[in-house]
Amino acid sequence: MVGKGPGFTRNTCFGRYLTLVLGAIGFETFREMDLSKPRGRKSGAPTMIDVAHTAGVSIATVSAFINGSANVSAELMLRIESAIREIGYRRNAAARSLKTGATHTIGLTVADIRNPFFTDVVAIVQDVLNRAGFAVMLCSSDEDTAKQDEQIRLLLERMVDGLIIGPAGEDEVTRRLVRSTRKPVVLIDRMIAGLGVDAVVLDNRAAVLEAIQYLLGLGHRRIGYISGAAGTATGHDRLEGYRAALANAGITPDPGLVRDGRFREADGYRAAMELMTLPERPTALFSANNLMVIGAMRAIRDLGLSCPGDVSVACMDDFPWADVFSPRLTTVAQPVKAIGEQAASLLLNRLAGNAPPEPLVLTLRGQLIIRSSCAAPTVRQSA
Amino acid sequence: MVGKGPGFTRNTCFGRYLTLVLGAIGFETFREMDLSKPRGRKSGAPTMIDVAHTAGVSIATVSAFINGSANVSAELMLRIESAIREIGYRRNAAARSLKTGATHTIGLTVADIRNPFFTDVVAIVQDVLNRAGFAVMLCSSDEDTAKQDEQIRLLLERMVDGLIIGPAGEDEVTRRLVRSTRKPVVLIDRMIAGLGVDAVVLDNRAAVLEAIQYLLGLGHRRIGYISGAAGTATGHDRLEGYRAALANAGITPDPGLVRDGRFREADGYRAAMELMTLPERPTALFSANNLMVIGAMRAIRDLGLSCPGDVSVACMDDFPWADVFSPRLTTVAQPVKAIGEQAASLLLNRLAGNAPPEPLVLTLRGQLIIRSSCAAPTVRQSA
DNA sequence: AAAGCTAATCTAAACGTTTCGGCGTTGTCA
DNA sequence: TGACAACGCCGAAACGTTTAGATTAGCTTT
Repeated sequence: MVGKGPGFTRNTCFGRYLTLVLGAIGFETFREMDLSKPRGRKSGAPTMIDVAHTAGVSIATVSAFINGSANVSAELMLRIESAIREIGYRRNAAARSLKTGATHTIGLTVADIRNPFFTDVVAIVQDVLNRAGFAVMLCSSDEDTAKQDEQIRLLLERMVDGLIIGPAGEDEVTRRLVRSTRKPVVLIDRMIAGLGVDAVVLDNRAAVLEAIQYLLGLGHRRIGYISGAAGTATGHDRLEGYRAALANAGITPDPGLVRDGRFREADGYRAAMELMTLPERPTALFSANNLMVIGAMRAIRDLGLSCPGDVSVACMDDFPWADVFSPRLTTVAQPVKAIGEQAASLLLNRLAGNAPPEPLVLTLRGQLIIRSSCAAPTVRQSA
Repeated sequence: MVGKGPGFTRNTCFGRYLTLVLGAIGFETFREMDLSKPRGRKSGAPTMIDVAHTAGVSIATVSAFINGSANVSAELMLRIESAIREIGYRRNAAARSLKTGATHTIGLTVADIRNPFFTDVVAIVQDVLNRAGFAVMLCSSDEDTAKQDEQIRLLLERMVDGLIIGPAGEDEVTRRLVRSTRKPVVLIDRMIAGLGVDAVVLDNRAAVLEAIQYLLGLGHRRIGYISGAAGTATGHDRLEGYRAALANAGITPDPGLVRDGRFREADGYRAAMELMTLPERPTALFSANNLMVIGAMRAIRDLGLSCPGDVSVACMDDFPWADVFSPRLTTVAQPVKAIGEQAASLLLNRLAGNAPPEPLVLTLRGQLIIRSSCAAPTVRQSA
């Protein structure tokens, strides 16, 4: 007899069966069980029952084989495997989830899927999670809190095992939704206080502070700020960084130099338009994210202004093309890879149960990347 | 008596119940049923059974109310609704799917989630599908066919009701996977022949042909071409367009001017590097997608060349920032909105059963957007 | 007043898995 | 040689819904 021992390392991931090559095995016993069950119950997909019938074993054995949860003899493994192949069986995840209570699916909502920052994070989260055997359900709330809440509801109803949320914002519904679920939740990018869940965020205040200090160092005194959605921690913290930098330099912040761009390109355009048509316009512009800076650049172009000649520009969030087109934008890069990986493993750890009871909040540092979109302010002739 | 009539339009979407205000209704009958079932079966979430007990009705009635599938009296509606609210019930989608055979979830795989083109399509597909009550499971195959196949398997096992695939490529596994499922499938961006499924694609040949003609019109004769993955229909058709344009102009294509950039930035960089260091270098470069053009621009910059001064550049796929940074790229824009909407409704139609038996293939037109990254070739002094 | 209809509610049988307990067979050890 | 454990396999009971069919009760119709 061959290989009766326990030396079979089998991938627990269903779909890749060990292909046993055991030499001659009696195929005469194959298929001699009653196949009376007509295989046409509901015109549906083949089930484990069909596999069991075809292979002439019990359902329990098929299940044991597929999950590697118990020892199955080499002969039966072979029979079951070819039965599966023959009838094209695929496991029904709904039934499995119903029984086990786990879906091996995690929900992911981000504020805006079109934002390269989120796209990068999504790609990484998806990769890590896929590798761990989880599927990802993605939703983009398009910076709309109501939509976001609806999506969280949708995901929770779909019985996701966990949730990663890059919130558009927070309202009472969001908070209740998150608090009422027992599923692990990880917040990314934007903190929501008092939820008692894990989070991985940027030190937004420090990031913007450093960027504004750089601008101040170049000699700018009137720095326009295009802020992010006011209702978010991220928007708030970044604005704080801006104010703190000015305060450190002994400059009283001019409230007129701050406009809300709601993290979106169109609103960023509007904000920049307003700022750059001020009687005494700013010599530099800082955008609290990458989408708004596109709007800002468009506004600058539409006004016939040049960057950095007429106005210096910098922003939060780097993008792949920032250093190949001009002006080569000065940005604060977020550690997207780390954010995605940390968020995924935080969740995976909670799921595995090896995480401390108290919530973990990871605060990462941004990195100022100086390119050529900022210069010393030019002296204005008038006013 | 109030409102006994059938005038109640109820949203079939679970989660938003009609809040009935019917005046005084006897609450004395409320909760008088036996609540002996201890509500602690498995420490799990509350079930329909719990709701039924709390409201003092049968499970069938709860189900009827939630799904709006049968008439339920106003009084019971009220009782059930507050029971749901009270115990925080949320429907178990796994059980529901097991019974109905539908998950109201669709799977979406794209070749590269970091590509703004796919991002846009994803955003739109997701929006349309969410609106129709479907969740979206997203996977990015990162231009890796094996990964893509694994993901399709994952999605199919998760019992998605349908699949939208933006293929990284095609191999035998892909074809077998798609052919073996009975779920509706819609292909986007890249066609796979002989699958008999719906698809929405661009007229890639025509799109590139037009762009190359534009370049030829400017006087270019040596046009470098950075091609997409050779194994894809899209890559093939675009290259065809390039060749056809040259042929039409009576130019024999120089095979040395075509390099594979595999639709990725890094490979695009390499391809452009090779092309621009040729003894007799091209006066224009066309990139078969948007990611590779970033690599190409980086190569041009690294070589100390200028665009469009030393070399004209154009590419497939537009992006939001293409007209605010310089050089303002000349691109062929794809109708992303239409692609996403058509793909989603094709799928929705199949699911609803009102689609013709034969597969539908929608071919959309691209639009050449002329900006400032192309100019007439400058005469080279040497050779 | 009997019969028939409709509306409202309930009972119970699936759906396709997982998993616990049980039961022969072998093999081991005293 | 008998007791006992280990192994390999199976039967059957969940998991939480949906839904067809049964059962009322209240009306209308003849």
